Amino acid sequence: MNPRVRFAPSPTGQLHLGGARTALSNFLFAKNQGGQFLVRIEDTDLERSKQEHTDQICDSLSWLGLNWDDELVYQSSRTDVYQESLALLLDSGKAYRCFASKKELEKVREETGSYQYTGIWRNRSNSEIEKELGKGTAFTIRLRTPDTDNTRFKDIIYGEISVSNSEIDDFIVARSNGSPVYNFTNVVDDHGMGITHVIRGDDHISNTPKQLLIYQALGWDIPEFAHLPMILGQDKKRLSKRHGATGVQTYRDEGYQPDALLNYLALLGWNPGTEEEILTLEDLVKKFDLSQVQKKGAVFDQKKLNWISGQHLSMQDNRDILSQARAINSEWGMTKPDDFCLAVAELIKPRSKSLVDLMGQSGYFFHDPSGFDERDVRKTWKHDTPEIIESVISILDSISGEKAAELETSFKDYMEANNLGFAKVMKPVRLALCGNVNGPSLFEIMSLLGKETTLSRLRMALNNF
RNA sequence: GGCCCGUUCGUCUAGUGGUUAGGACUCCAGGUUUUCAUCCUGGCAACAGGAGUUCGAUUCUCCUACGGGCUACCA
Repeated sequence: MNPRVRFAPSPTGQLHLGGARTALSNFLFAKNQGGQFLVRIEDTDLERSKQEHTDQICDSLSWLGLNWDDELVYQSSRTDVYQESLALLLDSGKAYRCFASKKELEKVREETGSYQYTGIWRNRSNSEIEKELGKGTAFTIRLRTPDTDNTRFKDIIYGEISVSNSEIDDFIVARSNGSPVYNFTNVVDDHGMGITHVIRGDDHISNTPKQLLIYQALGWDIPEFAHLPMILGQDKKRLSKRHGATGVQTYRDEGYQPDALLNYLALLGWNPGTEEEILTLEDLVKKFDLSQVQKKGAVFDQKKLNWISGQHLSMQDNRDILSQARAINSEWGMTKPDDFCLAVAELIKPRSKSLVDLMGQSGYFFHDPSGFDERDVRKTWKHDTPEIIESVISILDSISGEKAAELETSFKDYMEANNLGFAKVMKPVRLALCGNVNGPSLFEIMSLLGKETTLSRLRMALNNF
């Protein structure tokens, strides 16, 4: 049987890293097993659910390359199905109406000092129920849960988990306004969608026994479960807005790309069993194994993400880099031909952590430097520098070619002949050309910039300093 | 409070009843480089604590501590 899994976000915000990791695990498992990956929008909380969030989540998933099979399933469109199942439970006596008001329940809680429902309406006579129904009293529907034995399941990641049924009270499956609650819709939909493996965050471990009881009450087959550990912030608490950037969208805007982000996320709590760390989505699909996932939460480490991102970027095709960079900033490099931009990408990518980083480092290729740092100027522009720059200008003037290797030869000849150190010459040249004192090979830069621009910037520096 | 779960370098992790407890990121040092980054080499750094089982436990069991999650007419 081919597995069917689902990612079930609630559209109350953009897709965050934790959600992305859950989606990724589902995707990897499905594709690894030749199964299907579905997406269900859990929008039963009308207050907080917004279509724009759904759109944003789907955008993020698509951008990541986590494409889902079949149509999106919206819980809000399945109210009939829930009502049917609810009726089934009521008819079979597996669930019952509870007419206790919130106030009443609060009082009981205070008296017993426990949150557990005491079963006030568990065993009422038909006439009592009819009477309340006749009065039009609002009621919730509660599952009639067993008092004895344990409810247990074997989690693919955590192994055997068991909870005493005495710990589980007759919990609500439908609110007094008739709407079903999460634990219920979740089960009904997973069953209805033919989900074989429920892969979700471990914050749902405690919900699972309740859901198991619902499956049993409805007489349905129980899927397998795999609970993924949480992604944590530096403080070891579950990653949240408090920790800063947590949205996939933000990472996209900052120039991180899908393969890098996915690679890092996959490595949070899992490893391929080898010492390889740089993996494409395709690699991940091939190697992913749920049962090897770590049980403990993993702290999100921006530094390692940066490293992984840099590794991916270094290996990335320049054309791809150019188009991805323009997806972030459509203006980038538009003043120059594409070939020029590709050469820039080639030069800058090994020293970049993200596309934004790459674009930020490449400014001087596209426009003359401005706003020279006072300290850099003081440190590199000495009293005899103008003389050197004059010589450099005349050398460049006399050379016909613009190849980096030729330039290098000419410079070296000049420096040797005049007994000048490399730094003595190159540092001010770099300052004049780039506006700062570090970057890739100057010969490559001069070659790319071309003689005209190079000379004009050198002359400009001569006038300015 | 109750219940469930977890605990190997700062972080992500590998690993075994007997290992010099391995790798990666970060950090530090050296090398390469005109510079910075990359890259290469080297270094710092961990089995939460206590019992028990055992000839021997980081590894198995229990307890404690710490951390996390759930405990809603949220999802």
